[in-house]
Amino acid sequence: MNTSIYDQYQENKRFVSVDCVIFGYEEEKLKLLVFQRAIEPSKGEWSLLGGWVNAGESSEDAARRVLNKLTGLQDIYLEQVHTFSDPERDPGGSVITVEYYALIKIDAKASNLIEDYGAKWFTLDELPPLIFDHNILVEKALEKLRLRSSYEIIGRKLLPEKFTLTRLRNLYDQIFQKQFDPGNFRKKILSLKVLERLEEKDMSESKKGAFYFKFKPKKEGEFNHPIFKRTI
Amino acid sequence: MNTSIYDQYQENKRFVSVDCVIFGYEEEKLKLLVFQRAIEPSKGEWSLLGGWVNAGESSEDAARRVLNKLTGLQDIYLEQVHTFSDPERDPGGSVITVEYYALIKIDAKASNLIEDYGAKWFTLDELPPLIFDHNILVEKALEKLRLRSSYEIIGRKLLPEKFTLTRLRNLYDQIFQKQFDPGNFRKKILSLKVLERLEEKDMSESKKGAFYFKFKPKKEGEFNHPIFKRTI
DNA sequence: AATATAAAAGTAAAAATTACTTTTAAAAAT
DNA sequence: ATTTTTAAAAGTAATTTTTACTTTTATATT
Repeated sequence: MNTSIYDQYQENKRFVSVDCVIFGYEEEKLKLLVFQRAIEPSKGEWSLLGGWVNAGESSEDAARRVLNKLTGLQDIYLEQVHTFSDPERDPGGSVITVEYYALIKIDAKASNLIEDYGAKWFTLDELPPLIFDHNILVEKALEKLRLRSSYEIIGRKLLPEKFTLTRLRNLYDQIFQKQFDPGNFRKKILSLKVLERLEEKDMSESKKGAFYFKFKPKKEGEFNHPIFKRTI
Repeated sequence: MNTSIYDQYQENKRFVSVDCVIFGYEEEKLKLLVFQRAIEPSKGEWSLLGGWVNAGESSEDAARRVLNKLTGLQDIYLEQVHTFSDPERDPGGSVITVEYYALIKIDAKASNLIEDYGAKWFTLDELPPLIFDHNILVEKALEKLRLRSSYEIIGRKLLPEKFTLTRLRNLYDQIFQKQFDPGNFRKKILSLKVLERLEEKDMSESKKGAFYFKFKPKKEGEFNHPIFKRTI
């Protein structure tokens, strides 16, 4: 146990957890990984992936630890979403939770691990009721993902190495729950110059075939171009 | 002390605090209120307004409590910014802090209370080094304030009841640290239809005089118009 | 060789942004 | 009483971006 000169305030100590909203993209659908909760209360009900923030650990460390244990993956894209601290939010006790969303590539290797945990991928419209305030957390994560997707071309962590523009557009359709115009989407994305066209084509979706693209390497410290435009 | 079925995880309990970045606007300058820290470590150094999150309290409750104690004000605009949890961030012990920014109207009444606390308003460019990671917290709060200001006309909580467009523009100049074009700013703001022009003019700044404006009442659940425009 | 398909390119109108110039209202100076 | 001065307010035109489309293209299939 680490000592602290704040120990006189001991009664202010709180349980602190992390909760992760895990997004994946598979079969043209944005999906969300949820779990059957392992401890009481609400044991067995659907829940986000959570865990305690251990002593000597930051909340982001904790999120990476639980995600790594689940998926075996090392370099997971994480973004902090919000902190929920209503003392009544968890009927089991007063727990502050720091929320993150994670973007992961759904692959067979990770899938095996995931199954061991009784986890399941759901599309947004199939998502079941979750414990506590977790459905609200999902909404918040979606908002944040949309904001992020509006500032840079998201997909590095959701799409395979090479992908077609149609597939990227479908991902955006899924994230924003709307249909982007194919021509305008293409024009916009290519104008940002963050993708590189490969010589190879994907012939599975059309007779003409669609060129594969990949992300150009992200330069150190460089943000992708904003796609939002400030108008003031 | 409230009981919890999580008590077996007692060793996971952490100190949780809030820190508030307090923005005010006075004499055509965006200012920031900082404090001389009252407890060790770093007692006497400049610091954000902070406090413990008490048992039975949410972090937002805690932020409102410390802000109310400081200013006497009740309805302070608060937005959660980020949670910092590096166990090394506070040399006095492992403390997770939930950061908020607050917008307050600088008035004489509040100023008296504020002085009792050894607090001082600084402009952005005069801001002294702060303890721990607090300068980083200020940067984060500014980013969030800029984002917010890009989505709605901020100022309800920073400007007096009636104000000129020149004054609003100056506030935006301060927030974004750039000079907005007077004509284009006026055109843009008025097109959003969130302001109402009063009959009265402010004659102190020009011979022609500038009309006062006030915010139209914010309809329940209604956001102000986005000023950012999504371009994808 | 013709057909079918989605990909890719192209187009033109509308809207928004930007960088300016001109006009205006009223106080102050002449 | 007229002119001057000032920032406010209105106006303008070029440019850029967005939007809603249409046309052309490359290639597998018929």
